Amino acid sequence: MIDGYDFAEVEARWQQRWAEWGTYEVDADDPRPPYYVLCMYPYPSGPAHQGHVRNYTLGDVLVRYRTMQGNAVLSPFGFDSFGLPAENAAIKGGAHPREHTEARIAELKSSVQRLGAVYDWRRELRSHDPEYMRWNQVIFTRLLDAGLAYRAEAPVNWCPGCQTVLANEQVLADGTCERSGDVVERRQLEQWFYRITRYADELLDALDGLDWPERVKTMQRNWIGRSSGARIALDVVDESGDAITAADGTPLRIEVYTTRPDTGFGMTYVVLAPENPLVRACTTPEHAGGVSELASRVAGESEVERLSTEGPLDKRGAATGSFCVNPFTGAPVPVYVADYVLADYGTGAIMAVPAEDARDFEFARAYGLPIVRTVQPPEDFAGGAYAGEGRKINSGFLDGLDVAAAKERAISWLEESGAGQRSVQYRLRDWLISRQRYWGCPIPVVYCPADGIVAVPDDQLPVLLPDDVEFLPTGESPLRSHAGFLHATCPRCGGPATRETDTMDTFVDSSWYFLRFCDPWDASAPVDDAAARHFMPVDRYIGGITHAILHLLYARFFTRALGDVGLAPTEIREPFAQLFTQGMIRLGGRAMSKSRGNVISPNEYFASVGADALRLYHLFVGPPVDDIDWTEQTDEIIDGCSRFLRRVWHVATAADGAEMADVVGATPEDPAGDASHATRWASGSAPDELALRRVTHQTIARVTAALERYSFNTAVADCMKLTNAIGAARRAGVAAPAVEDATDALVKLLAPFAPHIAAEAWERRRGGHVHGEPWPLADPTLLAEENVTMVIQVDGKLRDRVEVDAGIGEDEAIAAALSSPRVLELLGGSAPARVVVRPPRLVNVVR
RNA sequence: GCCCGGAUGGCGGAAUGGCAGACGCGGCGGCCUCAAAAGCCGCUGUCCGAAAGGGCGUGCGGGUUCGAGUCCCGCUCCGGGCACCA
Repeated sequence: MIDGYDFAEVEARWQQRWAEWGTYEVDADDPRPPYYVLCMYPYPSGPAHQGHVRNYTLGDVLVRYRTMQGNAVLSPFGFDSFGLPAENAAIKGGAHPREHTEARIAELKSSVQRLGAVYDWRRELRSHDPEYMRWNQVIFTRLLDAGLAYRAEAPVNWCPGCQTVLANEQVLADGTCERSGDVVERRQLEQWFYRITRYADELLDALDGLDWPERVKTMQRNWIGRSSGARIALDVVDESGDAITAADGTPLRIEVYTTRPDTGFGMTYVVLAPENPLVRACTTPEHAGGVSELASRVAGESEVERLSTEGPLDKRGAATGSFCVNPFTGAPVPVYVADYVLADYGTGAIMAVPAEDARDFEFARAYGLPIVRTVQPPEDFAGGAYAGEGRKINSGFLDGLDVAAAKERAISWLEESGAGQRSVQYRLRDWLISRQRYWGCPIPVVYCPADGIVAVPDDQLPVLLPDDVEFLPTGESPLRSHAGFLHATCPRCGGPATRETDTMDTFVDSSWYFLRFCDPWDASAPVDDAAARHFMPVDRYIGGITHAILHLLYARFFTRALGDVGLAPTEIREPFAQLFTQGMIRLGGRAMSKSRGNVISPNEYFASVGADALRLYHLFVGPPVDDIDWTEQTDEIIDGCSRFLRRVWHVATAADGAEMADVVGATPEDPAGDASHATRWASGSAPDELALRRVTHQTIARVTAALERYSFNTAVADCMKLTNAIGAARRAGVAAPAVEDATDALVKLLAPFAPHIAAEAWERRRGGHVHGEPWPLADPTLLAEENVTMVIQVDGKLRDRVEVDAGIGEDEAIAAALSSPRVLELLGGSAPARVVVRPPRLVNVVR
């Protein structure tokens, strides 16, 4: 309760009304133009913390603003409800993951509703709902049919803490698990993949057209990592130069990938990754010991150890005893095995050019291999590998060319001679989606001794999770030890079969929920084409930058893949037209999060100052892209927001000027308030009716522009200024119509930010629902000032100001400046050397 | 190492190349009160000055310009991303 405004009662009442009235329920046949605002659906970790409050406040501002602008705004909400923490809770013996999750959902939903954020709750989705699982599984089977899902053995990331494999995207740069922080191991395992690499080019190229933060686009570009160069097939020979043949009798060849085919003349050795299958055939008996020793050591190393640049290089490679013919020079060069070459990039083998590659240079020095420069370094070059521009040398037919031209010439030569061809490579790997965990969507296939991998037919979907499983972290899915789940019948032959017991990565769930929101009732398909065409793409997608690669890349892939397999409109390629990444909230220097245990609950603020004041704090404290720190000062700022709302309430509910004096700025000696102070809000001009109208319409224009560019902090600041101006105008006795119009505008402008108090104030003032009112339009004739303060500078320094007509001409402005006593004094009788005039803002007199 | 961001009062932050510090927090003073709280009114970058006024001032050093927080060049520090990807 603040001064007659019972925020607890008012907020509860309006939240109930918005729900009952279905104000923010929108259908595809709504005649208003559609607009889709979406906050990334949350993992249900319990009651909301301030990070949630910030996220949903930002989204809610846009939902309410666009609605007042006349759009039918689709504003759905859901829960990313599968995932590890729930299962870990079950292992600890607390509760079944489903119960645990549903209790957390109830808590989070309740705090989101208490915030006054409005959603079309009819569309609520939860990843673990059987219907959602069904469609997730249908999508899997269609991707399987299309070759976009496949099972393969590959070197994969294994997290010992989570007891499951992970996608590349879930391993941090330091080689640890993004979830548990454990050091991730490499294992060679057969797993399920989604073929995201098929879309590598499109995912990369389409980034250019997206209205997304540049840093997110850059991160995705780096992640996809396209490079272009050539593949070259090298003949393998023994030390006397005779061809070595493979097991099948054909000549043995090593294929290498290089981005620098122009440096071919400098290739002085070749390196195979230890896991490259050609290692065995290339290794001579004398060298078998060294090679296998290296291979076994590398196999036992974690990714972190392997990527480490510490330690002596001579322990990290081994000669195989065989040679390759350099196709450029015709000379044999030795073949090595070394751990600095990765098996799963390019061809798993490289041509080493120590003069132009730093890693090759170090390795060559450690092993005493020759170094032949093929690019002339600049004169001041310090030595070592030179990867820069320059003229080709020691390179036969390439000599004299620059690097780019030589690269093209070399590729042409390779293609003509049949030794190689142009090639493009990506850093992006296919998305490993299987997880050896319980609390996820089962992968809907069975393994039949007769028919092999068989997808579960649609009429047997969804494959649901049995509830009676033992939660033991064994490294295998708990489903494997559930006989009823494991044993199945082959849908094709009817014989006994075993069910796949791995579940899908939870990022699969979040890769298409935004499409499902368009019509979550559709019982015939995961995505309703017409509804998706109507609402997609998401106009404003709001979330944290932590998802810059993972979720946002997967969702872009999924949207394309679903279109291409006929499960969504093919023309919808990009799911999120505009992305806004909000800053995180830090407490004690670290991101506020449940897992770190440093969360501040909004509940105490709901009780002490109300949802509106807390929302206002989050909007006002700084630009929404920036991180903010929760500090000792925070409570004081929140109190300041609460005080501001109280002033708004007084201004909006006071009946008339005389009565206003009781609430704002009145003293016994000065019952109308001190009018002289009112000059603050309209520099120099008297607080008259016209001035108040000008301030009102300037505020409308400024707040509207600010909303369009996410400058919510300045929008709130402008509302505060308008509130101060209305108070001052009342004290100065400005006529009621201008004051009432200004107050009406203020209440409407505040409606997206502080929806409850705005709704209550509007209902009392005008009746009806402020959020159903059209957004106020600024009157252009009132935006221009009549009189402005013109700045007079001498030599660029501010020396005087004069009030002038806004339409003042150049000559008049100069005359006004030159008649200023301050200017005359500084000129000391001499004429100015020059006068720069920018009416009506400024005159600069140059001496 | 490479690529992005950023640096403005005591604090959070404002400023299409044109009055630096909007708005708010904190602080100081005043009104109201027996008093306090709340509220309201004002002041609040810094130095010199009684004042008028002036000097200095947006991380550092240069430059462009009549004029630079803003543009350019070179640094420092902080934050983030990438980094045996051939």
